[in-house]
Amino acid sequence: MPVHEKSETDTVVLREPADSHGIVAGTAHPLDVSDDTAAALKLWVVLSRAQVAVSAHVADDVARHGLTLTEFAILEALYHRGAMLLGEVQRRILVSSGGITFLVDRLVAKGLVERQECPSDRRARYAALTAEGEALIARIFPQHAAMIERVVGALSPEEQAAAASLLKRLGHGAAAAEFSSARGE
Amino acid sequence: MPVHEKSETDTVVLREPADSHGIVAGTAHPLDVSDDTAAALKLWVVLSRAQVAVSAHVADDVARHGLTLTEFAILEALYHRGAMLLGEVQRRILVSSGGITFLVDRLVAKGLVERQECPSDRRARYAALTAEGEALIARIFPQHAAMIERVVGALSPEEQAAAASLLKRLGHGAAAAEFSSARGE
DNA sequence: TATGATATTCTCAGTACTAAGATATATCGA
DNA sequence: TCGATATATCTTAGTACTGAGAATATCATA
Repeated sequence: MPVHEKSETDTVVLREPADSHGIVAGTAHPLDVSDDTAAALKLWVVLSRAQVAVSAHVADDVARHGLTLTEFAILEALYHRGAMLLGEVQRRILVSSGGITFLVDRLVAKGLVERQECPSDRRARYAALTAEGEALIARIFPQHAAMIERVVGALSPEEQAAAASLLKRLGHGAAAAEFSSARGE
Repeated sequence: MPVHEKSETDTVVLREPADSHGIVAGTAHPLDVSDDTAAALKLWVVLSRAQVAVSAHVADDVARHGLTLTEFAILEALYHRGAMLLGEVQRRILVSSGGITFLVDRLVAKGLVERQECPSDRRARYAALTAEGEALIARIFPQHAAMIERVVGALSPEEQAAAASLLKRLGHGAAAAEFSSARGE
């Protein structure tokens, strides 16, 4: 692929197909931004749509076992890594501190997880799978993985690896970026 | 990059760095799946993390103007495409039918959007920007686009385009895939 | 014109969180 | 030792939705 010659002043007008309903109020304000800005906006849109489309399948799959996406994420993390402090689980699955308390409470009520004291820090608690929780995740994980493989199958494994590599850098970059609200923009 | 020679029976064991807390319950069940399955799982994880990281910035940005992410998405769609039927907006921003009613109600209450009758179908309503809504979105869109460009800046514009292309196919494939719960798996 | 199937929006109850603050514990410097 | 600050979890109130179903209108076909 030839290297794309950039120009700071290039602009592009993105248009979408006309309203098939026949009653078009008109494309009021066509997107009139630089190529680079258009690429960034496009990436944000397709990133969100892809995530929603895939997560709909994952949520549907785990719901068949009476679990939400985040509950399953906790069980999977504990299964593959062993017992973890609540704060570690929280950072790993990206929920608020109140959220992790609520979620672990729910998993405890279901008999899948238990809290354990931390000997070196009395503020902290471990979350650990119960025998029942471990049996459940061991039973459903293989078909769960197969489902994800099927759902992302529009890309070849090599393309999946390439996409993952780009997304990893994208995610790390975004996580490290300063928030607009902290920059007085 | 050389082409990766695949083998159906290859397996990989993914390990993460040991618990820095010093109290490791042990990596209970290392991920022991085929290369292809590992690639799919990895893609799902980094896709979710990247989406969360970017959307945190976008939500933070629009919150400074008193808007949620979905409210902003509606305003932006109406600004760039003109008035749309509620169902069109719903499909575009991917919320439930109850959600779009609720969201448009809220935007109407804020004075940014108004409902208009559809002359050819008396069941349907248009959502259209008010003058105030149009002024707001025209004012904040440029800096919003600049923020997104900054947040996804870990990838070059060419990489952004490559990622967008892969994600578009991924999203379409996932949206077209049959749900597990409909397949009796 | 009936009739059934479909489409569009809306209502309402419920769910899965988030945000801010409270409590208890730990750490560190003076 | 004491105070200040930081950390880990939990509590509570609120928010942004989803999902199921109702009400209404349209369309296709006999």
